[in-house]
Amino acid sequence: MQLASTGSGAEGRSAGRPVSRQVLADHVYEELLASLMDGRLEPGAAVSIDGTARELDVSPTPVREALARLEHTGMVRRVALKGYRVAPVFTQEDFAELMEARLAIEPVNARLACSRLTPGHLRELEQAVTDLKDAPRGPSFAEFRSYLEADERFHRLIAEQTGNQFMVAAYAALGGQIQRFRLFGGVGITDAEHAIAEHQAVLDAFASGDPQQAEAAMAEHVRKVRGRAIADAPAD
Amino acid sequence: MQLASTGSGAEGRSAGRPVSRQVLADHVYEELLASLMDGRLEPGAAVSIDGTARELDVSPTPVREALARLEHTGMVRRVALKGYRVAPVFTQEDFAELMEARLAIEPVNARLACSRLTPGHLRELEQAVTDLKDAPRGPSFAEFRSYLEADERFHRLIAEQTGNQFMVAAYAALGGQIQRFRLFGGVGITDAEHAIAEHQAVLDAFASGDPQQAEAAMAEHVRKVRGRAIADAPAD
DNA sequence: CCGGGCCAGGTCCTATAGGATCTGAACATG
DNA sequence: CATGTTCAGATCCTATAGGACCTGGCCCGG
Repeated sequence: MQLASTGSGAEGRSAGRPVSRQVLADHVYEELLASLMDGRLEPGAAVSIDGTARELDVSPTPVREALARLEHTGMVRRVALKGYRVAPVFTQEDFAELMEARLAIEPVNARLACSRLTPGHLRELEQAVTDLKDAPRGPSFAEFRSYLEADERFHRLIAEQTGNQFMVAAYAALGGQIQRFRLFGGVGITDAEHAIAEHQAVLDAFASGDPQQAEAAMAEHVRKVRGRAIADAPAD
Repeated sequence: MQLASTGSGAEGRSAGRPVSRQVLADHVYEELLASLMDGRLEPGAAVSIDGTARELDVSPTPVREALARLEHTGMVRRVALKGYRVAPVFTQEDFAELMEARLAIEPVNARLACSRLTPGHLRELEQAVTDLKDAPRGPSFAEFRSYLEADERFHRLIAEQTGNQFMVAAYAALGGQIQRFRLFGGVGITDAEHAIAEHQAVLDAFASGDPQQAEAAMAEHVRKVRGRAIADAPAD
């Protein structure tokens, strides 16, 4: 059938051969991840191996491999001989634990990233904050999707800019969960004005080049997000 | 061939049916993990899917799934269309990054775990420190294997005792790397006396029930491990 | 009316087949 | 001698087949 579908190597440096060919399992992984991030797959829904394979027009083998990788991100859970399910909705307790973890990791990331900041990094962060301000904030998901994307990008960029592979891994272990909470926790869009101001404060600290200040600004941001979410008190 | 029939395990199972059947991919995963932890697979060595399948007398499909899960632990790396390799040896830079990450995560774990400590938890930690003291510390790997196991267990228990699933995940993202470093970094056994004393100090802080002190003791331990390793200056 | 057996469809899991690709060595050529 | 070519084996990757298990609907006897 459509064996070596090729089609992916548009990114090659020069013509000829793409340096790294796309494998089907990678494509399936990205497709599933996008579905999860976009909220197309609801919490608790079953993710059938065979069904996903039919839907993407591939065999179950690459789907199985992609799901095995996804399980480690915490966005899907697997029960032996029963299959995979999208992780269930956050409880308030889950949320408190997640914020505790973010508070341990993200301020450190901010300090490390700030201490080795480059002009290029700073521009990327500025772009993220600009996108955050410009993003539409309507009631439907499609409307604030770009807002959530810019928010996630800001935090991820800081993690990557630490240059520390382990801090990136630690943040990645949380990143998917953060996104999941943003989608289903019921908050995240009502506090846009406050959140934007706090992001701006973090950015200012970066611009000033003071790692301690960056760490403090990030800690304050995470604490305030937690505070606002608790105040909103999602009915659960 | 030997489908779900008998023959394969050779483990005389008691009777009836196990409530949760073992899936082959899980068995392969554990087998590979043990090989990696024990150092039977050297850094940089290729881990062939077909070869592993032949060796364990299973088909390549479960091996592929197990390796996909292992990749996320950082202990093996995958290159599309080229296969899996055991992660290479730590450089001094890798080590510095790992210690930075541990310094961000483990003291927080100690504080959280101490603040909700139970007598049962304390006993488990005491047992780990006791095992650490009693473990043989010979030159060959087989001799200090139990030492490394007790060391890893101590830190992992603290992560689990936080009761915070995300801190456990963050630590797990580092745990395999810590183990890898202990095996191949050239240090970890020469500083046993110091390390044991520091573990004892952490344990004492837990016994006193002071989370701040526990956090400080853990931070000091990690810093000193880093300091001793740098002093040893592995030739690299 | 209601509960238990039976069957069909779906799913998971493993094995196997075969195409596509990489690797390394033998070999030819300037 | 150095360099490029060819080829065989190993390996990766995907598709497919089939056994085992679970689920839900249907039928039948009490």
